[in-house]
Amino acid sequence: MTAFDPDSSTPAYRQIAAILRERIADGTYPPARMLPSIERLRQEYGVARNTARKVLDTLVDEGLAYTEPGMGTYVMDAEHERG
Amino acid sequence: MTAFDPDSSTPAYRQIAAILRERIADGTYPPARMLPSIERLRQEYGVARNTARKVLDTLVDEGLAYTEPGMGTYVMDAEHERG
DNA sequence: TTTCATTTGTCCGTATGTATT
DNA sequence: AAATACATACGGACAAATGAA
Repeated sequence: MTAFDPDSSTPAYRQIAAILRERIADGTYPPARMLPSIERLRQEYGVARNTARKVLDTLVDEGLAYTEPGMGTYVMDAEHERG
Repeated sequence: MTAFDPDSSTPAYRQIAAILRERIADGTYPPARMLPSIERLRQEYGVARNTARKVLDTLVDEGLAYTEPGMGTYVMDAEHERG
């Protein structure tokens, strides 16, 4: 289990991304499940919008999630797999 | 030749990224050449630091460039090719 | 060693636009 | 129309890395 520590030398956005990555891997967030929104992450971890944003961007860049504008960011699934 | 138009519906960071992408492709910026710094892009296109930043991030994400912290962002070359 | 300038890294706050429900 | 959620962009601040003087 990974915990968030705002005083760690590891950047906040990487810590939070690691936590979500872990939950995707263990099935807490299964494929096609919507991940916490930017606003939700902001509230939960006390970070700025831009920081929460970067968390989701990171996961999308890694191919672990995809974004539907106006909808949310979801765990990657077979229907959205990218080549 | 692509020009930058701040009033275009195409986001500024994408327009500028397209310009740099073009210059990488045509050899204006050859492999291992340092790309314009964030500050340089800011001055040249009149955009905010974060916007200029996103331009370089985009090219790095695409594998067209790589960053050396404290040094600059360079055009991808054989020595830095990623698998 | 120290200092300085340059450049990237992270983070905050705010504003506005676009898309979907 | 309203609520939710992402997209873009501005501004500012401070830290860390590097290289040069």
